[in-house]
Amino acid sequence: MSPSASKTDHSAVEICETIGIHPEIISKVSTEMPDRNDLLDLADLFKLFGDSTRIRILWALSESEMCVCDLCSLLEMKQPAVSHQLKNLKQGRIVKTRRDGKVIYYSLDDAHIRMLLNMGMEHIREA
Amino acid sequence: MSPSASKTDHSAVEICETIGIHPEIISKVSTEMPDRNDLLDLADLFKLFGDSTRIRILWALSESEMCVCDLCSLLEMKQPAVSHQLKNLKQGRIVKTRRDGKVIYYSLDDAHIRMLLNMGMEHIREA
DNA sequence: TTATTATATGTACATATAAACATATGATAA
DNA sequence: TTATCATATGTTTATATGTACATATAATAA
Repeated sequence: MSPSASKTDHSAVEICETIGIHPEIISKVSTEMPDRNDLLDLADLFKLFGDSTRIRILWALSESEMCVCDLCSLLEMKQPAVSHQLKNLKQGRIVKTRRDGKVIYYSLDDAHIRMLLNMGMEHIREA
Repeated sequence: MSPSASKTDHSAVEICETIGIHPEIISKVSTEMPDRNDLLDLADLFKLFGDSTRIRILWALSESEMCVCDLCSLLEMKQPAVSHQLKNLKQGRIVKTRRDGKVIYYSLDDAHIRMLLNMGMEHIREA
């Protein structure tokens, strides 16, 4: 693949403030960008991963489904704090629930979530 | 740290506020949780993905390396705003840079980043 | 040197948000 | 019914953070 980086088309190279240095790259990338709404949703998804409490919850749930009580005990956090985060995670379709009497069990929504966790951890742990 | 309850020891099932409903699950998951610092780092990584400006930058860079000017033009944003976010992304080892004279080209740090973007988008786009 | 251009940075402000606290809801058993 | 337990939900407060603005730095050319 030759990305036609320097095609010596200096007539197209304008100043930075208006249209950028490489208009051909800009227009090519522009056509390949997802819809703005998809990118917003994607940012919202990752935002839910971007908090240490929620990450700990998610990692715990990647090991086993758990009820709110168990998560409170594991994370040594107050129940309302855990419930608030679980609500956020559920609204973002990152976790799902199953009810058994008074107890509500939380688990990861699908396989993507576990893969995201693992891939992120891989990145963290490499040099 | 020494819960001898391992089988169906219902005498170990206490009320929620103190030790949780399922102590055997808690202790098992507890031993499999990564170090607290790793989870903090992981949350910080995802936090960087959790903003629509940065997500747009990252997606653009997944298509092609780009200079700051080009990103400003593509995203229709002011240069200081873009530079601030690029600084965050670089500190988080999500992007890397290459200098050519006055121009600094940004690109994704490694393959993990692109995979995270793609997997997140897959999750967004499924029912 | 000075001028120009590309990028970086310091600061201020406005918004977003996580946790603490109190309280409400829903399910079950007596 | 009432009592109890597991979970959810308001509300407040303190902190985090994204952007705008002004300015600084770095590389190149004249």
